[in-house]
Amino acid sequence: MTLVNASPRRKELIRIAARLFVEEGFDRTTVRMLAQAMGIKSGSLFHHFSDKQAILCAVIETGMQHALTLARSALADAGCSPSVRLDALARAHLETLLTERNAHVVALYEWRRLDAGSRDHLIHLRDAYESLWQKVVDEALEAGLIRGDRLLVRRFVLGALNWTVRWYDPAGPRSPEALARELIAMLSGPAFATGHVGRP
Amino acid sequence: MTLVNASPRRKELIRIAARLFVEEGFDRTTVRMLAQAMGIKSGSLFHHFSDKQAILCAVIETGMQHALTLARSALADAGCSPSVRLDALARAHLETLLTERNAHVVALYEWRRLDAGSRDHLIHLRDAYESLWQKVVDEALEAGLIRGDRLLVRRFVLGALNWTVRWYDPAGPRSPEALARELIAMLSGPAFATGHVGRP
DNA sequence: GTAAAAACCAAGCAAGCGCTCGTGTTAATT
DNA sequence: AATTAACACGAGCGCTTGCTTGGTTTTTAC
Repeated sequence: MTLVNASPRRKELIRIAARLFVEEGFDRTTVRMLAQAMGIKSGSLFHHFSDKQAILCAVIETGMQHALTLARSALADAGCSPSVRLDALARAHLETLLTERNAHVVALYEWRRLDAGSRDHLIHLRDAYESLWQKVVDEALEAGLIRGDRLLVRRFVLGALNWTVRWYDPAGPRSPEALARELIAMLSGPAFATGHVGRP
Repeated sequence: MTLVNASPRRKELIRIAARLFVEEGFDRTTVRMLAQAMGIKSGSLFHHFSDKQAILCAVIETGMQHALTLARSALADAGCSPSVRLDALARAHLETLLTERNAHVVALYEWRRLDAGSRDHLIHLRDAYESLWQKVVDEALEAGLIRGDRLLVRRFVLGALNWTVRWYDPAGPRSPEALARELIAMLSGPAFATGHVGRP
């Protein structure tokens, strides 16, 4: 049900759909608009997706898989220092938020439009991602790097990071890496704070 | 254009609309659904609002006015200690997020569905609110209470707070006041952290 | 008590919606 | 060369949408 038909063509269609869903919102994006942007007629759309909801589900799944893959690989490369791991995870989060921006924005804003079935399926991916974060946050707490309630820290940090899609300008003066570093510096003791703020 | 016709009847209609917009989303909420929930027929709706968009605008404005009023009164009562002011503002933010939850959720998720005119109008309210925050954040930075880039601090903190609408359960063990205190404790030095976490 | 104003209703229009279906048209497999 | 599967098309069905209209009831103001 998940990765059936991951052809390049289908991936491209999902990318296009993600863009339109962001620009117009899911409900205002008609199957005719989707089809036109894909260079086909509306009827042909339903050879690739069973219905409109399935496109939404595919878009969101793309973003979540990307986030998971990136986070896992970042952690694998990060060694075992809690502060490095936390920094790496925040960087990975901002990176996927940026490179798969459309998919993540759709996940954020159109989650409620998913039917129950799709939601159940995607919720497992979200849980896996959040427990990845929880583990790293727990390590940082145990190391005395930050302080606070473990659940609360995770939620506040992920909230602050996710909110960046509403204001972050990739063309601005700040790289995603610097952004991640500054957020963690805010939470940590002065030991973590470096003067390094601008782009290299 | 703003506060014309702030009759109790109209206020009630706006409350009902806010609830439906949260439950179903703006686009999926039909004028017939709105009318039924209000106890009238769909045609009569357009004696109160010029069109569907105007209802959305009214809902969002309600929430923003509430937030502004609450924040201003909280600051007026807070004296001039930066830490008290920051705490008061965070508490006020969570309080309006809770008591006008529907309106704020709509503002969060359906902002993009506003037409250009409404958006221009509401953007001024948002700017006023954010500059209120910016001032208090600046005071806290100057007092050495927290550290980081002034714009970034404001955005991260407001992001973390706004994100609470996605997970906070008012029936849970944590009061909004405790939540605000814990967030600020995360950002501040140990001087600010108190052991006080649970409900009184 | 009456006139003006505000609120409401029943009916329906034009447009747009998601989706289906029967029929080509390729492109790969045998 | 024949078969099959994948992809695309055009037409359109059945339904819902936001909103209008002309006329009636209720409330308000003097």
